[in-house]
Amino acid sequence: MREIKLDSSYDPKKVEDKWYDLWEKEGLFEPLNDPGKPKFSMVIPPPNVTGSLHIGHALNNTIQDVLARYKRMDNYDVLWIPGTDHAGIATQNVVERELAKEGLSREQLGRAKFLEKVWEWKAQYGSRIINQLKKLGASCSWKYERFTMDEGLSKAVREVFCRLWEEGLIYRGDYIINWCPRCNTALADIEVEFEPKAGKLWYIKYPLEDGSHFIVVATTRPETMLGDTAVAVHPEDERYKALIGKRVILPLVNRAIPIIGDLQVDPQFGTGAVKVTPAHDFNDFEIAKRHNLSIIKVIDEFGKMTDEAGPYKGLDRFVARRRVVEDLSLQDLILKEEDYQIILGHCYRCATIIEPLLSKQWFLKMKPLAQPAIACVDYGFIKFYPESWKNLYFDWMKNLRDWCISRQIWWGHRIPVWYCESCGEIIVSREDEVENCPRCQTSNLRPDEDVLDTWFSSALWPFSTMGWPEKTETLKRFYPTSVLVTSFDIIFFWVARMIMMGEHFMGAIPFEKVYIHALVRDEKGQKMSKSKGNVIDPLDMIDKYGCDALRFTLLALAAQGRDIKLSESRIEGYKHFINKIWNAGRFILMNIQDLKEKDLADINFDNLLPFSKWILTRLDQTIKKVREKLEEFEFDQAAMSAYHFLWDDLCDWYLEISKVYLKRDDKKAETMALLYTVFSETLKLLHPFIPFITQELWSYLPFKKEIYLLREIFPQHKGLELSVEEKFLTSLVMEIISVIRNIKAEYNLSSQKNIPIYYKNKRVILDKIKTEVEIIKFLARLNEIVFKEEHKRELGEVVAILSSGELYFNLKDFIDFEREKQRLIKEKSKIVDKVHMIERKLNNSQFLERAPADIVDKEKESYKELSHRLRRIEELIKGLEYGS
RNA sequence: GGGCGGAUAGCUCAGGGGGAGAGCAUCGGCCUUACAAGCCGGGGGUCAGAGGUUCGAAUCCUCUUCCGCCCA
Repeated sequence: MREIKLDSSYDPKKVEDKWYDLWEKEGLFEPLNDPGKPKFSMVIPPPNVTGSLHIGHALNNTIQDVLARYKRMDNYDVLWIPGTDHAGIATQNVVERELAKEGLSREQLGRAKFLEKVWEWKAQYGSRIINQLKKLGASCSWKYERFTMDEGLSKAVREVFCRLWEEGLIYRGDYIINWCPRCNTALADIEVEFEPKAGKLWYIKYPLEDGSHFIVVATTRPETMLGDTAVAVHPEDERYKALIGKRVILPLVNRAIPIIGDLQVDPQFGTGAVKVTPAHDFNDFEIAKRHNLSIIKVIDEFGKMTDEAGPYKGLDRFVARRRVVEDLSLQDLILKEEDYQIILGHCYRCATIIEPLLSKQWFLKMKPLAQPAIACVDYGFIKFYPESWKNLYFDWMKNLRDWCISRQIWWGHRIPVWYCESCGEIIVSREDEVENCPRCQTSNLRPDEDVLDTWFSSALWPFSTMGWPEKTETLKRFYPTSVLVTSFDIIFFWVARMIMMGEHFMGAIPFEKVYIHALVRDEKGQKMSKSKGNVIDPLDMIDKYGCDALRFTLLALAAQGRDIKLSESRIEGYKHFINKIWNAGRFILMNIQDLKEKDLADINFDNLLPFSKWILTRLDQTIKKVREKLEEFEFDQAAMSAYHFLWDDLCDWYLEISKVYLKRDDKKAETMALLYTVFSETLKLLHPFIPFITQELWSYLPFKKEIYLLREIFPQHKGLELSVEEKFLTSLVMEIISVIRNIKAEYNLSSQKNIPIYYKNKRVILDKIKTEVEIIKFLARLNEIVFKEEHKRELGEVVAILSSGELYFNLKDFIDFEREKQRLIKEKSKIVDKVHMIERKLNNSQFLERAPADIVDKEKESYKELSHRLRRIEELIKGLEYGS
């Protein structure tokens, strides 16, 4: 006999770190590279190297971990590549803020010193998020861990840049781009976040050159007028048609600029005439290109006015705006000023108002890359889950502008370009350093100062992490990856770009499936943010409730296509579930101490006790459902179906029933074997969701072949079914128990075990269920229940009509006739409603004709049963009235 | 302005043509030797509104209202 001693409640703190260390040491998370097994691979969405784990990461990685563990147990060779991202702007900002505390700026330090500081920072904090992922139980293949600025990945970045250049897909040029005056860098279009703000619309009078009158333009940004090079109107606008070709004198600067006609002008906006500032507005830049206008830059990279702004030179752009308005007013050139809602672009990293700016930048042509990337989703080679996200993907892919990939920051992959100061040659090279100009041979070279957009390297992640451009075994075996798990807010930033780069450089999709999960919000549905103070820190939650409770909560709430509103009380609720598992395990372990290994082999489904068979079929159905739901990425349903099996079927019914079975000497061994089997299978089934508690309980199980649950085989669905008779028997017994509990509760007799109770039915049925009478007595808390073929109802007896047979409760010592009458009347009215509804259907000839036969039969069947029940209840009520 | 999603019990949400569900909360009763983080039982909903399709609509279609999000 084995002695088992477990605490009466589960303590995650004693368990989690211990097992994680062992798992990792044992190398359980590393791929086997066994060609005999099918492969399953994923790459982690790399978190910011200096970041810390937030609840979104927790959800994202819990989901990946469920998949990784499930697939490993299901005989797949699994590679889950972890890693971190250097997050150029974000990381640089953090380090700059730290330096500022010491009164230092990066310019003061210089580029080399500054980068040293960032690497120091990375060394200090880079392992934090990795350790936090381990706390979460993430079973990443740590030997494959990568960082976007690793040597290998940097090489991949350079290779990609050079090839794209050679293919003519990368170019450099003067274009208008989004500029963050605080980060001092260009941003890509999607790195700008738009938000409406209260502003003003100024109507400014521009005098015509001939002095005859004014043309009035409306603008929200008067300071940019200093850089105006035209006034534009719609060519068909009757108000202005005649003015096209004439010139106006730009106030304050006294420059003559043309009035042009352009279809892009909206005649409904303002006065229908707009100023054109090509250097500081995207639309105006397009207009200028069409009309060959000159371009005058009046705002510089720091948001200050340039030399071109004359007297306003050196002023901040917002100060200049006030000054310009004041000066125009003095000259009586402001016609009016209106309140107006402007939509302002903000830097997605620091929220500073973006300045559209003319600038020399590097761009990647998108159209040629986008086409194959659209096609592979269109043809279904890549599938989105939920599918509707592919529409968003298509929308974006079909309206792509070229991608501005250069950033004027220091932390990142340097653009591999040198400029020859002697002959002007542009040298793009895979080498670390270039000494001489290949054209003029001088060594007068100047390297490009810029770095690449962080997302440029992220786009290569699925293959750069596997060793590309080398032709590695990893690539050969594990590319393309099986699934990408991410959230919708980076479909543009990351998912789309990985598809483009994967198609272009690997000639193959980077992943077969994209599972887009929800965004985690707070309980009021707001995005969590530090400034709002509504963040739920996953590490606090793990500390408080245990990792498994947090994971299970996230999974249970992870319904597709919906945001998750998370509150701490939900986590607390699922902690109870974790504890329930613990106690189920405790009960089972305590009760199988005498189990012998050979009894396990003796289990034969056909010969088992009815409820043992029943629990095996329930388990079997649950296995089927969990597998199906995992394959469809419906984690909430997979988790909930396991939850209900464990709590409702196993704990509430079978464990209680087993207490009866275990008392039968001839059935004890069989029942112990059953408890063992059901519980060990349940642990396997639950392991991917809640790895720690399942592993801990597993460790106490005797006879196991594997110490580590992760090495076990994930349960297989066998298609077990009860016969019609067994189904009838088990559900009748359960119904009898429920009805007895119900009546007892209703008369406040729950603790009363000596109520005379009779069950009346046909002999054949009584014979069938009499073997289960001990179960009924134990679960309904009765000392005795009498089975009868005939029963003449006595005064003071309460009757319940079951789906088969009737139950009589002799309550004459407890009964309250009025109360019993009320109970029956209530029950009658419920049944009457149902009967009426079915009658309406069955009296409808259309229904009988057109509805499918099985539906009609079902309705007829329940009509029969319900009307029988109704007649009996009416009799009972009558009897009660007579009796009283 | 365009697009997507949502409105179901007090709260949070599943479901998705054929008897309105779960968890939490609430109420009543139980310390039944796995678990009071538990057990047993109860109450509670014109499935946002209007119209349509159908024998039958919470479910499909149209419109309306309100709420999110994305894009311009």
